[in-house]
Amino acid sequence: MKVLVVDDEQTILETVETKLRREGFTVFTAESAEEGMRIFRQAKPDLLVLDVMLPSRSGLDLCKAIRRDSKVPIIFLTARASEEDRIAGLDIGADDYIVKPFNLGELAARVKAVMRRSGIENPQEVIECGNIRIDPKTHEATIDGRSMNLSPKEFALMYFLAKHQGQVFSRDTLLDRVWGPESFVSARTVDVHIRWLRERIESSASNPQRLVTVRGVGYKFIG
Amino acid sequence: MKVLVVDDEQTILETVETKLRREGFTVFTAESAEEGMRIFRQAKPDLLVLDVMLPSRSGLDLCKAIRRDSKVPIIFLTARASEEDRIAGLDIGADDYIVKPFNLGELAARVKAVMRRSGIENPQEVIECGNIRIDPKTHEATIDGRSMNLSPKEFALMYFLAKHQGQVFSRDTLLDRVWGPESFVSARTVDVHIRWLRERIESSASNPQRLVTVRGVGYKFIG
DNA sequence: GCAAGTGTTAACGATCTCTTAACCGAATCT
DNA sequence: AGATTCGGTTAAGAGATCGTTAACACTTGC
Repeated sequence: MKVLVVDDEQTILETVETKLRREGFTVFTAESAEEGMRIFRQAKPDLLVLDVMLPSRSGLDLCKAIRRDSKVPIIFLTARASEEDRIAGLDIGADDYIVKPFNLGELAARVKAVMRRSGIENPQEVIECGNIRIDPKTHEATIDGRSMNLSPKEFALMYFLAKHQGQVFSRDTLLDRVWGPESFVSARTVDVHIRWLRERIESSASNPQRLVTVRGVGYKFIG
Repeated sequence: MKVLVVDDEQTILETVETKLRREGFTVFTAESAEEGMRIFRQAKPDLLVLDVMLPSRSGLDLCKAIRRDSKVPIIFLTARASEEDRIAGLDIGADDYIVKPFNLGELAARVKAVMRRSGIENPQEVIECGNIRIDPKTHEATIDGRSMNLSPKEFALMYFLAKHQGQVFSRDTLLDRVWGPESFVSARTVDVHIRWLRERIESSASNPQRLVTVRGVGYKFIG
């Protein structure tokens, strides 16, 4: 889930970024409206956090510009608690409003709340391939109807591979997409998790049929 | 799903009515507290949208009067963002709060959110799963026919989990949807309430069968 | 005002999970 | 064949998460 934060104060930018990353979001930052617009187009974030007061072009302008193309949810930050700001923001189509200085936990909570309201939650599809079934809603992975009892990482990895069955992923790619772009983890860690997954879904450990190694490249799951 | 909107400004009344109708609600409108009370009794709406400032009798008074008879969810509209209003409203038993002028989409979203939180999607539905029965009308939860003697929060949490049985919810989501979006409570608070619920419905405390922990994610109830 | 009940938080320990490093064998390259 | 790279496996320690309890503030009803 990608969030773009636009604010001209570096310290705010950094603390917000850290907090949101810690909450599991992929965070992009920009220090001006122009930069924000550019990154918005490139990164296609799922939610925006905009400072109302920006040096050249105001956050409200940026909001207007973005609203022409997109219905992405927007949360405003403002130093003043003035009514005009609030009014202008909500009129333009902001989804929420936070007055600086704000509590970081509150910001994170609002980001999540807005996402939930806007119905952007992860599409939570059930994945079935052969005798394996993975339901992210109940967070249950079963093989032949029996629970696989996966740990969080195992579940995430299994879900990702099953969702893109057949496709090969390098260890680095898996780290990026399953562990998250923030994680600084040795690539060999993936091997260990693959091993644990094989223990659950492969009948013959020495000859994997479904979690297949592609030597020199990575791993893939065959449904 | 019926919504009653009470506001003395006709323009607001009309735009809100149009929007909510478009969203699939059956809308009733009133321009004064007295009229609102009358229509409330007749139409029995599932949710109220009340302006705080009304000519003769204030929206807060109307809210109080209605609260004596009913637990219908109420969303307040106010021109001022003052804290006192907010506090007064939430004290009386409002479910949410919107500052005028507001974004119509936001209003619709909040109406839906409040309905979801209040569990009104299927108004006052009795939930039964296995030997557990939860009746929100009488506010009674029984297991094997014996009352579980739940506190208010315990009841709300139990009801929510039972209503969405099988589905996993993070602590944050539970806080948002059971405690409400305005509450800033430590996530670990959920643990304690889960523990208390387990005391009532689990035979073996060390090995929960129904209120299951999904490590790294949250909790779910298995019916 | 007092007592009982309720909700929240902090702390600690127990448990589970993740990561790393090391070693070994298998595959690949020269 | 020998060297080298790559992947499999294991175990141990670090780290995160969860369960549980107790203390406290707060509310409610008597």
